[in-house]
Amino acid sequence: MLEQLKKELNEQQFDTARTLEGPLLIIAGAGSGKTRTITFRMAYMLHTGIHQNSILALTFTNKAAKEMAHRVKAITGKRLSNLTVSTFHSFGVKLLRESIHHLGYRDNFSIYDQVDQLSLIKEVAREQKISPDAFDAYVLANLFSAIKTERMKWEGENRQWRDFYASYQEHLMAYNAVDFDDLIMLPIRLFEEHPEVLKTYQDRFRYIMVDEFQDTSLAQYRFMKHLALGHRNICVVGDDDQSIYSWRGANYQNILNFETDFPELKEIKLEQNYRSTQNILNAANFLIAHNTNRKEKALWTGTDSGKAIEIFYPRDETKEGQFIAEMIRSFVVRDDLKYHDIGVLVRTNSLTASIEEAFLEANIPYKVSGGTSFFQRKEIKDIISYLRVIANPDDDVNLLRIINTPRRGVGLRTLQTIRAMAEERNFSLYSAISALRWAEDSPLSPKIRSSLEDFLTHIEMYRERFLSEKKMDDVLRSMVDALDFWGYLLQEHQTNDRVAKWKFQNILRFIDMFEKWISNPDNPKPTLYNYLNKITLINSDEEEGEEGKVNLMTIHSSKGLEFSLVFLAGVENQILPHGRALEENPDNVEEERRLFYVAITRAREKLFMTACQTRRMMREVIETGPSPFLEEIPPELVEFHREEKMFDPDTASQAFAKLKAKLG
DNA sequence: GGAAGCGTACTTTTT
DNA sequence: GTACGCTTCC
Repeated sequence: MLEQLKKELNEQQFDTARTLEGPLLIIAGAGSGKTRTITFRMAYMLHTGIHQNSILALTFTNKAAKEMAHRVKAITGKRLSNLTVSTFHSFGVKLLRESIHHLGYRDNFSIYDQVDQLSLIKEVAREQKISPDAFDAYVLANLFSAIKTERMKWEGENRQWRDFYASYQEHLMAYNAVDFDDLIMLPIRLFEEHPEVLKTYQDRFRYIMVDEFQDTSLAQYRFMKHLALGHRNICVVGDDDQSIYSWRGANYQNILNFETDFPELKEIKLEQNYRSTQNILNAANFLIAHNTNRKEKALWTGTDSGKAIEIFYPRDETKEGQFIAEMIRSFVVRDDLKYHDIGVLVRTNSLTASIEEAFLEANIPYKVSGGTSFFQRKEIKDIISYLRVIANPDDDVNLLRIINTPRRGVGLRTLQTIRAMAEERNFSLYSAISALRWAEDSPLSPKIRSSLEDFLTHIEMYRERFLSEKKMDDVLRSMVDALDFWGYLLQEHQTNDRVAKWKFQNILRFIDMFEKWISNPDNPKPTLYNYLNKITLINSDEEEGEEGKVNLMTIHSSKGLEFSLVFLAGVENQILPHGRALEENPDNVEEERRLFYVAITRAREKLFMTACQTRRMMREVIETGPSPFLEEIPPELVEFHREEKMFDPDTASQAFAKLKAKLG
């Protein structure tokens, strides 16, 4: 095995892969074969007889976790179903599923995503009689997150929300629910309050690896450190130039913390880039050199200079999409490039729309990652809410979602009655409804009572069935049938039954995915709870067999990936750097520059950038200029294609139309 | 009292 | 395009 490693890896990589004991800090530049190296390292661990059970690899995104697990399996040729490669959050769920009872929750807890969290905040406000105009749920959610993860303290203006936060937290507990931050913070609490529990996990995970270390938050670092202090076999891999999640609490100062906490560490730098041509690498290097706060690195490559980076200035986002589609067509036809080797990157999710349109028009197969996921679609979320209430009846947020979906005559008034009852007796809504069912002098009309009765019977019956029957997908099918979801969708979309059809198709697809998950032999415990936990943390529905498609995604989700040909669209002022980010704090310009850096370094051979002259955003057409970052790239590396057609008839007539519209 | 229909605002990036 | 709040309709 060592010979194989030596052959496959360069000296620093080899050193990394065979150093298994003690703390290890790997500073790895973009494209330096970081993932490859640590997958080989894992394979080597297994080879030396370390049990897969003892290895824990933590990544940042589900995509990266999946990719890494896949590669280790490919190298070793083993199934490795007990190897833990997961995101921090999924790992948190795993721990909590085993040990949350120490903290006073029950193990059928619900996980609230951002939408659920916002509903909860609104619900709490309603209860506390705070007017909806007096607060911004979105801002509060961010504040609560910062408080919970200890990025912020209660001080100044914030203090007025302190009680609100306490109430939010009590509600979560009462509903037996946790939010995303709890998935990190509760395990920490568990470790700190129950050293004996910590000990069992330290004994189990004797070799820990953290990828994309620069993106860990202080909380995640604490989480990881607790586990690592037992044996100190911890390897972290990071690149401060690729830190792009500070808005979420990521703190590359963690690299310094690591040096203090594990002073005996060994540090290895991977500086040879195997990915990009010299031209692309130079552009990236010149760009990132404008950042002041960074570890000096000199990325170099053995390959030749390659083709120039080309920049185009399409008139608007429609033209931009068409341009990219045309270029892709010609690369595929002329150079026999595969669709899946092409990446189209954008700063924000909303920029994908116009590009998608062009792809559809040009018949280019593509997949979008990021954005609203399949599981966030309304019709899917509704079904999931049923499953959640079945799994955890105290989950008020999900109960509220489905109590009148499909419509069963429960409106605002009825809900108020139920809420009052629940509050008075300190019940969950579900218990309150159960109680009202038998109440002698019910304040509810017989009609409503009977429909609530049906609802409860429905939930109870399906809970029985989900717990006892093996073929849970059939149970789900029968449930969707019993609810007459199809009838409901038809009724909701009377004017447009194609929408109803489409939504119902999605539900059927969801059931198929559920079935696939249940029958997957790699999945030792296919319970309803496990399924619900899993899908909450996943934001893509990517299946296998997605080969042969162009990858359209945000820069954030492109991290860790690479493509022969990359298009970076919307390289415009206010988009990259993003106006909102700078508004928040002008210092964010460095992180925006890192984003640009990440985008550039995804490309292996050829990079195109486009900057529109005007762009339709929300409702209006905005004049956008090219991104100021473009001036930081030495012009000799770039071919600019300025638009010379000042009197292009299309442009002129459009400008005229715009003027006319403006004048009314 | 509940449902349907209409108008208005979208919040950067992800777990 | 869609989610939410407000008004009007049944």
